[in-house]
Amino acid sequence: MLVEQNLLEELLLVRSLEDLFAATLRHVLQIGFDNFFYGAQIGVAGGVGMPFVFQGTLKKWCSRYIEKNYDQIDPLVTYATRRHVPMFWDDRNFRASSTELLFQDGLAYGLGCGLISPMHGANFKVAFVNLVSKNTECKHELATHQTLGRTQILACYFHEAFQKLENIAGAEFYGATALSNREIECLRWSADGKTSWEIAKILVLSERTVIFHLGNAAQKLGAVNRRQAVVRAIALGLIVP
Amino acid sequence: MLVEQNLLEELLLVRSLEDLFAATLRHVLQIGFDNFFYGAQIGVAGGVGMPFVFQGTLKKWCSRYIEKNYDQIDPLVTYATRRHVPMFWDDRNFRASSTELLFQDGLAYGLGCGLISPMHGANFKVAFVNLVSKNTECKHELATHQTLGRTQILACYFHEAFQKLENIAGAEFYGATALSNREIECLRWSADGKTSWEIAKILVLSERTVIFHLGNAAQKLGAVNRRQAVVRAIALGLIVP
DNA sequence: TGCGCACCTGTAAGAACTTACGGGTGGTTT
DNA sequence: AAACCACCCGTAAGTTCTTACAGGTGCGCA
Repeated sequence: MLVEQNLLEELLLVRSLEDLFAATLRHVLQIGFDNFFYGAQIGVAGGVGMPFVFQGTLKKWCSRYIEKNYDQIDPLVTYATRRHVPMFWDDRNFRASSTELLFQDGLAYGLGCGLISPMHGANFKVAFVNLVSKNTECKHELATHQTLGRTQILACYFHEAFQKLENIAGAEFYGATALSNREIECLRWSADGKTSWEIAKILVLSERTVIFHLGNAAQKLGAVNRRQAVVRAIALGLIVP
Repeated sequence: MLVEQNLLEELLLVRSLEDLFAATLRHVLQIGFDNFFYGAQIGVAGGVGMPFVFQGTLKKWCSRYIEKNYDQIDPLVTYATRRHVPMFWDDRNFRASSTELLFQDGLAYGLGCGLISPMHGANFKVAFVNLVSKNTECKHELATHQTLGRTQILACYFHEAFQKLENIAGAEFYGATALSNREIECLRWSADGKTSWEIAKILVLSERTVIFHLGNAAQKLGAVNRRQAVVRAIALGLIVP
């Protein structure tokens, strides 16, 4: 990195989640919010299997959020999946009858309004950093151009730092780290529509060996067949579509 | 959107690419750079087929960049694919012998140094907004915390606005818009590893009909088989892994 | 009314994939 | 030295997919 002094670089250097949250919280407080949360859903075939990640500086709310599966109805999650730009939110975003309770519940924990920054990435169905305030109305000074910029950049650094620490590359969930080079190589060509015979020619192997590798890969990924194995490898970021 | 006054919202309201580039350039100049470029590669199986998008405020450089296929060797493209945080760059990022010429070539067009903001999204292999300066050394006042934030937020809005205008959802490239509901529905289940017979049971159809729909989908997507069709549908964002 | 299209269904042969068994070398770790 | 693993290869039967042929209904639009 060629930037001389960037306060946020420190986020990429922390060695533990605790330090990361503590360091980020300092910035959040400076910006003018009270707490923040990070949510992430790794894309997996069928939409099930990979748990929704939800962590923040209010552990109790995180527990409750996960316990209640709020991610499935949270309008902020929906927003983050579709958009790339940050948004200030308050009770008006929870007008739908199905989400009113969610807001009331959050309010009891100190979530009155906030600023959400969506993040994206190849293997993320959705990710976001959500700065929250106890007040139910955003103070005017928060809703400035500069706040948006500072928050967005903070979100980027946090997202990257969190991934580094939690190796969220999706790895390990399906024993994915155990995939060998050959297996990934075969998956790549298979994703491109190549048959076992074709891959064998390309990699100068016997067709049997290709079938062997792809079979092992599917097993490691918990896939029922080659197609699902390829989809999961993509969802986990092991191969690039 | 609940933000009261956000100067960048205007970017989402422009009706043409010309207006978008003009409006964005005003911000870029304010920040302290001279020009900017937007690059995007939509993920497609095999990495071929979908052209690399490269547009900016220096048309001549864009033409040259595309003509020379610079995206395939550009270290900034590589950086953007892997990272989520912005980076200041200059000649030091082009030290490798294979990229020295690229830098020298760019310098002749006024690309001395810059600030690149990577962007990501489900169906994007990579995207970035690159602010450039004619100077070969970044002026000290540019490399500030505030510049980073302002640039990053600008990049977010530009990315979203560009997608809106160019409906980069990947649609249409493979005649994807022509995919019928049933075809997409079948693709979704197929991506989940389901066989034709299983999908038939799920959707209450005959197995033959499922095969028919998936065959049509593959043909429309230009895929050689079902596996590739599923991968392309994912890459184009037609289905979510 | 005719045309196009989404949607639905059938048969049959051959190609590709899956599963289940077997075998081997070479390198690293304990 | 033994254990483990990445990597390599084989046969055989059964399942699934692909291709190529065929046909039908119903809806919207010119």
